[in-house]
Amino acid sequence: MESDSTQIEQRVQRFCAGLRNAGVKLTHQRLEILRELAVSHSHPDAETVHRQVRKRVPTLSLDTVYRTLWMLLDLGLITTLGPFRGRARFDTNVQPHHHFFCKKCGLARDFTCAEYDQLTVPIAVETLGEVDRVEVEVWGVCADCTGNAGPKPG
Amino acid sequence: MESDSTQIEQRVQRFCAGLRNAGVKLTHQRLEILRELAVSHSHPDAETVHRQVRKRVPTLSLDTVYRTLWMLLDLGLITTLGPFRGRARFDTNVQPHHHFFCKKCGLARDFTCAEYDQLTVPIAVETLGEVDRVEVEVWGVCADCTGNAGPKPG
DNA sequence: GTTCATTTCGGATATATTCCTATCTGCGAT
DNA sequence: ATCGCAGATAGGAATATATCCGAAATGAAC
Repeated sequence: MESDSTQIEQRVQRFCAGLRNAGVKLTHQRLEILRELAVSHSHPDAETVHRQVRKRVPTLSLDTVYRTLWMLLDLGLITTLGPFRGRARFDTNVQPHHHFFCKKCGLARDFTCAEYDQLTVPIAVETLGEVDRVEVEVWGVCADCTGNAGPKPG
Repeated sequence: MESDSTQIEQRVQRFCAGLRNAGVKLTHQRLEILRELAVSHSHPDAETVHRQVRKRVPTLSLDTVYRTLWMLLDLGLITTLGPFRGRARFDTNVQPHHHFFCKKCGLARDFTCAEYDQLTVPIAVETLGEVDRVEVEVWGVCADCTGNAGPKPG
């Protein structure tokens, strides 16, 4: 739909502004990496981003993908899923949202939920450090992995 | 405290029963790996488990640690944090609980919260697949990383 | 005691990430 | 428009991480 591509362009614009603001150069490679992330709904890892963007920019090196992704993360223009740097998966959506994960295939999907957005943090947790954000992870098995035989009876 | 070591022994007992039940042998190495996980509150990765257990079992091979951890995961005796197999971090706590992560150093801490345990899943998410469990991630910066100058005034 | 799953060990392999350096380029100054 | 340079890239090598393999030794369970 149109609103979708509009939203993507908005994200790209925000990216460009963020890069300029940080004083880093807006290169063709960076823009294409950004764009790939913005259109993807599957939280790709670095390898996947590289593979996809190469279709449009055949000379793109994997190194550039890694450098760009970590830089964007440092600038706060993207986030990662999970606490690990190794095999991280990236997310252009910096607004509050939550995730569904398939424990079999690793599929990740975003969703929003007003109730979840309003969760507060227990006192005990506040003593651990400064809290930034609260996110809900829903774990299960995706439709494809359950044997995708349509809506199951029982 | 006493309740702590009691709880650990309970977990170890549960492990032993689980192994027996699955028909696999209860070896010294497996027991020590289990025990290390049970006492740890930091969700170690395989490498860390190996390093720690080696202090007590110097001949322990890394290979055995990996085999054991994935086996325990398959048996449902432990869980992992995040959807990734590579560099996974492990958790002996299979009861409902939630996590605090430090986005700087990767520190992970468990906590429990009755309110979070009762969260239900939006309809839209149920269409994605079969839901297993809901977990809350609290992200922030831990006390050590904020500059650990004791409890901050403001 | 016997049996057989398991462990060790070294090395092979696969994957993931970062480093190195010659070359290239965005962009501010001219 | 074009120049110059700091910063960026490509490509491949180097490193780190994770996993697998096979042969021989070990030890848990009966």
